[in-house]
Amino acid sequence: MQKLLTTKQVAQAIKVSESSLKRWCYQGLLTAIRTAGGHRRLALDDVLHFLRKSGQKLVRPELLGLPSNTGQAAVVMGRAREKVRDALIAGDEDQCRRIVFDLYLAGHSACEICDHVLATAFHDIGLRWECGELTIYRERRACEIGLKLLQELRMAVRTPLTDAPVAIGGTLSCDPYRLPNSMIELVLRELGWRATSLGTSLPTATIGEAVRDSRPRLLWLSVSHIESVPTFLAEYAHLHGVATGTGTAVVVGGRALTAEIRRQMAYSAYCDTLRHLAAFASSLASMDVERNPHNKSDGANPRSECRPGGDAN
Amino acid sequence: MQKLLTTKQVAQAIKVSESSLKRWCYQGLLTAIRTAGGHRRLALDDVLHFLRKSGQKLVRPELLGLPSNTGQAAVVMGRAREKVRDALIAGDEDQCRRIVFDLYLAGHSACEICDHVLATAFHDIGLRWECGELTIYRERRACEIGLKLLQELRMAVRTPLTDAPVAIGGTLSCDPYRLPNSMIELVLRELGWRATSLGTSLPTATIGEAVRDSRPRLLWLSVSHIESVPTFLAEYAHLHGVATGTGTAVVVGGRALTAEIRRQMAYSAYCDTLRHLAAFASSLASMDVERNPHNKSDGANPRSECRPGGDAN
DNA sequence: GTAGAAATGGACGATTTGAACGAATTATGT
DNA sequence: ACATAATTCGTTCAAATCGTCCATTTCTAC
Repeated sequence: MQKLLTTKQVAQAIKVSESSLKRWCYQGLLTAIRTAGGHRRLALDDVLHFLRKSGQKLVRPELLGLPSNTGQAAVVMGRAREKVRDALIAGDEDQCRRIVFDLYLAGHSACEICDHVLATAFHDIGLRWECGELTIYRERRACEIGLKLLQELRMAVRTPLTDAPVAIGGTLSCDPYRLPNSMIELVLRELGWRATSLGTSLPTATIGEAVRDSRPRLLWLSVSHIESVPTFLAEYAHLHGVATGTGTAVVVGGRALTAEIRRQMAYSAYCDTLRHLAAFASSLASMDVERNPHNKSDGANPRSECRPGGDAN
Repeated sequence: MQKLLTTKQVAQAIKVSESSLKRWCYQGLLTAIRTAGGHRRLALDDVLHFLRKSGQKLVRPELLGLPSNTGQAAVVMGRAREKVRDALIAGDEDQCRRIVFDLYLAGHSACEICDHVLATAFHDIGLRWECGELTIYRERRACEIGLKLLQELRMAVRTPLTDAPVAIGGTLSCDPYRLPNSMIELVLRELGWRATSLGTSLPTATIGEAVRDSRPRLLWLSVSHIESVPTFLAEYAHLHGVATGTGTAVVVGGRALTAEIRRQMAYSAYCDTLRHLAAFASSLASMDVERNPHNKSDGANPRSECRPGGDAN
């Protein structure tokens, strides 16, 4: 059973354009068979032989190597979710990275990717883990990979300006869940905030210190686990008092915050999804701009191709 | 993710002419692969490797997708340690990154950087934290930054080959210290291993499962904290049995492993520093090569500019 | 200081590449 | 089976890169 690949798959795997591949096929450098309708199909053997002959590097071997995965481009969110989930379980970091970055480069925001792909994938993984369908190390390894991906995405979004609003946050004591926390930091940075995660399992007192020290515009608390509800509520209330005292908006979220618990809390916003968080953060920032309208140069990338030293000629 | 660059991109990034780059490729100073049509493609890893060897300055790192501000000023190790420590305490992520990447591009290995700069910096931070000189959130924030830096370094070292030996590892239950673990993964990858961290606070049983599933050549255990010594010893003994049963070398290290505890443990190696770990891993790999001497093409530079296909006509 | 060697940067025509386009084919869901 | 979305086809064209040659700069040794 010879495995057949499309030009797109191979093009992505060796990082050249489809045009080049078509040309190489036409020139006979790479043998291709045709479907009845004239579409090219490349046999894996032929591709590998061609690569060896031409000395090219297989940039993403996972695209050609995985037997179970057809490797279609993942510009569609729906399929991406299951693919990422399965790759996470299998510990295939490269495959995960490929899908996620395909989505990002296809124009989806980090916020969307987190909400619709990563969060749901990890939700699935969590369920299977609870049912005992998944060995622990697979779940842990998946988390490690997820954190790496979030970190790489964080490097991909543009670095915030020095006059951008500041946000800090983390998780409270006995809550070691890092993934939601990293997602929040990523999404806020994508929106242009200078977001800094303080980490996980933080005593509430030290968060208060951080708020007093750095006077952020926004404080987020990701709450995935609560040890003792009364203690949590008491400590949270104190922290909330500190924050409002310094003009800091407090955003909370996380699956541990049931409606019952939320009823006893005061906050600036509660967010179910990262999209909600993004919306709130945006409105907060725009309010501030209206109140204090100085430079709001978005300046995404206006013609960064200028020759560096003007006087070099 | 094996990033490929064109000669123009690299030329602009290090501010030399394309002609020079082409010449360096021809001379074998810089490894380049070719497209089927003969255009050069440079792997980011190789470019960084070349920069370190040749002492070139990276003028515009953002063109290579690297964090900006890197490669500007070479710093001496001695001062770097205190600078990094202070920047970590201040939460100045960019400053930390600049120093660390400067060191890396100046030719220092990730292993050295971890041992002499990061580890000592965090040692200092730990001491101050225990004395109460440091608020908790600063210590936590420093850890977050450290993890991010290690992750970025991990992306900068050359990607391991698919036939490289496999290493896995992590920390055991009740040991949440991620930094040493990430350092180990980084150093092993720098040595060419396919190292994968399974995460922290892992039950010993699931590590055993992972060993059985992926049959690594090396298993590392970073032990920064032990809850109950007898439990630890019992569980470790079992895990060590599993590992030796599958031909897996076990490397242990960490400040919680006192001489007294070590006396009651069996292991392939105990490492005080990452340099020790690197030395052991290297000897392990070279032993395997001797025993099974197939392709060991280091291929440093002997005329790697060969035109690809000999028999393509 | 000067001559020679070595390295650099720029310029040239020829070739390769990647992106675009409408039309046709394939995949997917009901 | 059919409708619709997604992919691939063949083609064209501007931009990028190739190899090569040469003028200029930098280095080295006398």
